Amino acid sequence: MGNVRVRFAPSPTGYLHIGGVRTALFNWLYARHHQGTFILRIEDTDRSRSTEESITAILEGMKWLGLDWDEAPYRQTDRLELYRSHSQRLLQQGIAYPCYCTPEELEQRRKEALAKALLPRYDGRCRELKTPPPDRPAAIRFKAPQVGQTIVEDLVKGHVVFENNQLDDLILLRADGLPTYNFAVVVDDIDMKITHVIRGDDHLNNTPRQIQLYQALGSDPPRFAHLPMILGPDKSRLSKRHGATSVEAYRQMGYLPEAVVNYLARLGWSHGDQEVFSRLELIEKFSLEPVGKSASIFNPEKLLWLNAHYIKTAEPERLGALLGEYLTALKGESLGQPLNPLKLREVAAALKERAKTLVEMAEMASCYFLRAELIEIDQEAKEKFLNQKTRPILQTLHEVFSKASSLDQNVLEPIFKDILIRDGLKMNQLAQPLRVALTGKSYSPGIYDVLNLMGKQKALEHLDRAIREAQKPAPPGDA
RNA sequence: GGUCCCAUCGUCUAGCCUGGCCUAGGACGGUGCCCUCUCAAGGCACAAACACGGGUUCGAAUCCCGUUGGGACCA
Repeated sequence: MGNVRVRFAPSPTGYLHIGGVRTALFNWLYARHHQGTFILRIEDTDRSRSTEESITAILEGMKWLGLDWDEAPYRQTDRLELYRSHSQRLLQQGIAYPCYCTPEELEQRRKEALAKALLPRYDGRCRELKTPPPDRPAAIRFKAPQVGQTIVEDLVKGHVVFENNQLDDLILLRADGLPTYNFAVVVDDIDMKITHVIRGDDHLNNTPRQIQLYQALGSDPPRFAHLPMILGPDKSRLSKRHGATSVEAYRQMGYLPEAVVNYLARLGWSHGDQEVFSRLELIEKFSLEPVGKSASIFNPEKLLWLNAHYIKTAEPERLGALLGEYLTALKGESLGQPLNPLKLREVAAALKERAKTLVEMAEMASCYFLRAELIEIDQEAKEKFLNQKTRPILQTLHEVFSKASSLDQNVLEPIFKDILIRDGLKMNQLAQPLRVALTGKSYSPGIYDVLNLMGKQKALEHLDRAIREAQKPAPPGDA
């Protein structure tokens, strides 16, 4: 049962895509569940589209998500000799043949076939070439079986039958010496002793050709598992126009890696009614049998819910450190002195119930760290709670606070009570103006928590400013 | 166009293989109520689906055929 070897094989032609991460995750979980080996292989033979930045982005994304690999990333461009020697071998065995048709000729014939409404397949004209070869470089083409069937026994899709007469002779090695996708994949998977190929079902149609290549190369094919695609809300393949699709974007928006992992694991896979899984639980419970066959639509709101859940339950130390990072990213220059880790932790603990992302948390946290003048006051909140009517309350509070020994709840509670009775106010008539004065927003943690976190000096500073704002007449015109 | 795949609430899904326990369960989102110094969180409740048509069967979401719709690959 051991010896499971799986791989994730991205093309480095862009950032690490959410769909790619799901494939990577399922491979990783399968490997970890079976105590197998997870291999990362960079499929960079398309040199015009592959970039180093993209490779870096992929590796960084994998690390952030905790999808660690067991064998150093392989790169196909380091392995060209291997593809060459295998194709030569097939050539010598008569399983492949040189093809002298140029890409232009092939394109021309394809167009003609399309025009006559015929299948745009290779016509096999170089298969039994008798005339001496033209004086130009040859591609190497596979002599595919023309009768019978090739059957894929897929772990997800089941028994899938392909008629061999539908499959034409595919190119193994181009005239420039670079392997084609299908050939390189098979050579690598054989060489790396891959036991299970877990990939998107957009590759299901490639699979019969690949199985034929395994047979030609004298190897048993691995088990295949084709995962359904992830679609956008319009049911087309998830892409940039549907919004953020790179892991890096989610990181920047303040998502936790475990939320992304949990969300993606539940997309196409399930374990009864369970929604929340720790990393260890996923490893323990993951298997291919419950993987569904149908495509799923990416639902950002559920991901957001999971993110909120993981923020709520995160370790305070970690949350404080993360809050520091996002605060710095957001307000860097205005922060002044270095952030106090202890205070970050306390603020994070107070905000974790209501921040759905770390960016939201950083925004809500800024009033505890920045100078009062730098805090933007929500316009609507200001009109409602910082005006001529509420100004006396704010002034009373300013007076009271400056005389108070501390702003702890047990000190403040009786004082607030007296004010409420004396002025005939309800708690929210006191708390709301104060809240807006302190945080610039009409929502925040409990008012005693805010005061406690902010401290006397900063609270007075915010109140000063709020009183000044409350004196200003409402801006004319638009409202 | 050809080939292949897929089809349960708006969305993710359980159930389907091994028909009856399904007046179809859970979750996100939505709505309402409770809690409450605000917003959240939390608690409770409600609305919401077996694509359609034929079979098979005493009985079908579950098995079979077809239709429709969607997707992927060939590009």
